[in-house]
Amino acid sequence: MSLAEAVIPRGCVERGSPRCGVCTTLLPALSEAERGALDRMRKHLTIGAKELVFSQGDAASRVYSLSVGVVRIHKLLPDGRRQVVGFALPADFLGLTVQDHHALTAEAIEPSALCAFPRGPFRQLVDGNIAALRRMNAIVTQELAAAHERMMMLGRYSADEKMAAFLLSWRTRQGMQGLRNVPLPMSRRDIADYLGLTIETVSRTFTRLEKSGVIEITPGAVRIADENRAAALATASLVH
Amino acid sequence: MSLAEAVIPRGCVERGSPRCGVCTTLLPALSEAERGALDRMRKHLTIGAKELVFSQGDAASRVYSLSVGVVRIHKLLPDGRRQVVGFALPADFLGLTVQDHHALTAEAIEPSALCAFPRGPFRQLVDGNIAALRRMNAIVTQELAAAHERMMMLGRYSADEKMAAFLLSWRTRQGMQGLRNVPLPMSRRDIADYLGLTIETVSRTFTRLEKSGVIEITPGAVRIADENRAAALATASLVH
DNA sequence: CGAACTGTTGAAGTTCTTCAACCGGTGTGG
DNA sequence: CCACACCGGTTGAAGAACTTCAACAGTTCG
Repeated sequence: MSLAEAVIPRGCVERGSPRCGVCTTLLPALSEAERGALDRMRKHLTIGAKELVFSQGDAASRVYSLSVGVVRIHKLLPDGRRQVVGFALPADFLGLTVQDHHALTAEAIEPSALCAFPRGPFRQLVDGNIAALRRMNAIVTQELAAAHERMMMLGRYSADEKMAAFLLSWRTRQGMQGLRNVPLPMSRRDIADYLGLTIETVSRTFTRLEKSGVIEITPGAVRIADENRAAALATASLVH
Repeated sequence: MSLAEAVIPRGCVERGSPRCGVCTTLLPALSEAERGALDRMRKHLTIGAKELVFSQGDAASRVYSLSVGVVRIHKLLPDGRRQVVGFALPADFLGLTVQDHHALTAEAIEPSALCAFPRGPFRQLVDGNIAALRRMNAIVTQELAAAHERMMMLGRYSADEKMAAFLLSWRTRQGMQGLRNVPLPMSRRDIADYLGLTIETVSRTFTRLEKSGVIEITPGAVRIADENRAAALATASLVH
């Protein structure tokens, strides 16, 4: 199945992929005229694994909406240390910022498809539509709450807890709550940089969790063998 | 000087404290009628150090705007582990959430003064005013970018780097960029829980930095003795 | 004055990292 | 075609950074 065939020819705004962020989030808020405007400014993009959407320091000239694939969002330090800030999934926005330059790098970890909107007109359209603005507000506010959760994870969780919390939250984010098998398209390095660990610690923790019967490791995925113990490790999810 | 005298009698909305978040952020966007409405729904609060504004799990019935003082925002785990998510300063909003319960606890570090707005009417007012909504959007988006910076700090910085970055960013946030003396109203525990360290490590790192001539420790404050070395430690600030 | 609290310091311990080797899969060029 | 390099992942051993446990000093406060 070709990626282009699956998604690109269909207009995201008119009839398109139901998972594009603009469709699910913004379209219901827009008038016919606005949809048309959005449609005309939209460009479809397909990129392969390891290709960049935008890079830390780039002029933030476009806003993106992921329709297919998984995109890693990360920050880099001059000495090469990396912090993965998140993994974008279909329906997520990328490149939203008030700065005129990106503070983050976005790189596809799978072949992906995106809609790209020129920043100025996009902002203008959203800024002019109060319903769209409210939706964007809710999205960013929720992302901020998730970021707070991540701070707890990075600052106070042990390696075991980080890994368990990552697995469960990643599964949830993909809408696979009940399912045992959790596909992991990202590399060990990506997971390590997401959790503030090294690849070796990620690998060791995986095998330790496997030996203790919590998970089963398969190439490209992990099976949650013991839901209860996995959930118990991911402490924070139990709080509220 | 009494706190009440300094702030409370003056209407925040009408002529009030220039540092209240509602004033600096929202008022310019509002009509006379809206200012009046905001004024009528507003309640002034003064609280002492260690008093709570709201608590993790509380119904999110109000939105706050800090006018005086410093408020610690943190998350708690059932076993007592804590992650400080940030320190609110005058002009900051507190309690903004899309959830109906707070996921964070807000506790005053100093005697503080706040404006409290009932959540429903406040949301309604902001949601109905496109200029206000745009401002809120920009604020939350910027906070999200700061959260990303914090993730890097928590996940990839050493203790030295964390401390240096904290000192410099805290100074900047207070608008004291040039000044050598950085007041630290928060406890060592607060700093530790902000940086994902223990109080002992915070203390040891402070004394190590002092012995190496980077800072001078005074009760309730730290003097930046060597700007260059302090900045060099706070690596990430140099990136972009 | 003593209790409680905050902050500092020392010594020992743990967790995670670093360095290094190795394994299997993939791709490439002689 | 096969040798070889390369890449992602795993594992072991040694080391470092940070934590834990413990003691103590200085303040504040009843």
